[in-house]
Amino acid sequence: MELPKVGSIGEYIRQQRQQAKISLRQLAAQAGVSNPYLSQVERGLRKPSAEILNQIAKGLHISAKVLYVQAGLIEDREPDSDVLAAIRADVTVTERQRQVLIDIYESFRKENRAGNPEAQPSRPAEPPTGDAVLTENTATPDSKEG
Amino acid sequence: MELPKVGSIGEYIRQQRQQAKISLRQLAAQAGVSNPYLSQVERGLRKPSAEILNQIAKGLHISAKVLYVQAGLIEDREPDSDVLAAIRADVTVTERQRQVLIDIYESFRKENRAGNPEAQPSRPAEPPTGDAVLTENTATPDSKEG
DNA sequence: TCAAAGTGCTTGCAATTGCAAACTCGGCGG
DNA sequence: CCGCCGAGTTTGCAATTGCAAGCACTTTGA
Repeated sequence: MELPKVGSIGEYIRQQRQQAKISLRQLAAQAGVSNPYLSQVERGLRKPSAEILNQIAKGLHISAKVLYVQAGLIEDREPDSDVLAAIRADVTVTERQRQVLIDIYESFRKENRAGNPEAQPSRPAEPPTGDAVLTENTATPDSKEG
Repeated sequence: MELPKVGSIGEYIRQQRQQAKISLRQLAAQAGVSNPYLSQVERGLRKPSAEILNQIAKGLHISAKVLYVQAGLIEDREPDSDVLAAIRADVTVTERQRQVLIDIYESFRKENRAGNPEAQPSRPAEPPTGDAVLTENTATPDSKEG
């Protein structure tokens, strides 16, 4: 999925609507907002609140967060700092388990920094795959949310 | 961190401010919003936009997302998906290391799910410990969110 | 004690948001 | 041709948001 520059929330909404092949009035009805207002939002004449974005997202059947990112309300998370933050925020594991995970993660990273970065214990095909997966995640805003 | 019920964004902001031991005017200055307005927000007389929440979060040195969650703008993501997604996306560890982390993480969670709800929050050594800490998690409102 | 400083709140106002009524345009069928 | 319908836009308005000036009360320091 292509992500246009943050700030063009109206363009993005129109783009998504057109991809979904529905009219402005249909989306407005599905989103529960007035169609004139939606028209204005799409053309950048009005700046919708987060709640309206939420409604529009529902009408488009997409995640509201995508629209928040587009509107600049939240940031697209950096994948690499996510592991530590995610572990720390995870409440389905215990504090000690979190620490264990963090320790292991950190030692892995230290290992990789000290050792050959090229030394991949796994199959030679792995690194490219890893990269590809990263690209995938980059393209999926949802997976970035923390 | 205690999370009061979603909807009481004003209470939450006041709570965070008081925990930080700063006056309403100080926070307002740090956040770049007017202090009367902040006062009204705290008392629930006004409903701040996402941008104002962003500014307030900066003033409080907390994540804006926390405030969005409190304000009901976004949902609290399942922590488990964050950790898994983060690990998968992490390029600073090898594929094998990623799998190890995921396996450990999953076994921890399985442990915690299957564990006794009985309170035994003590020794940090073995799976029984995990059970004990599950009780801890149960007592944490965070685990109920999302 | 008193004055100054700090704290949080009240009030009025300009700008913005979201809506409803109405409008214009294009396509289609009688 | 005309009328109808669906599409998107224009316009005016009420409600809301965020601010600045000012107020009332409390705390602090001489």
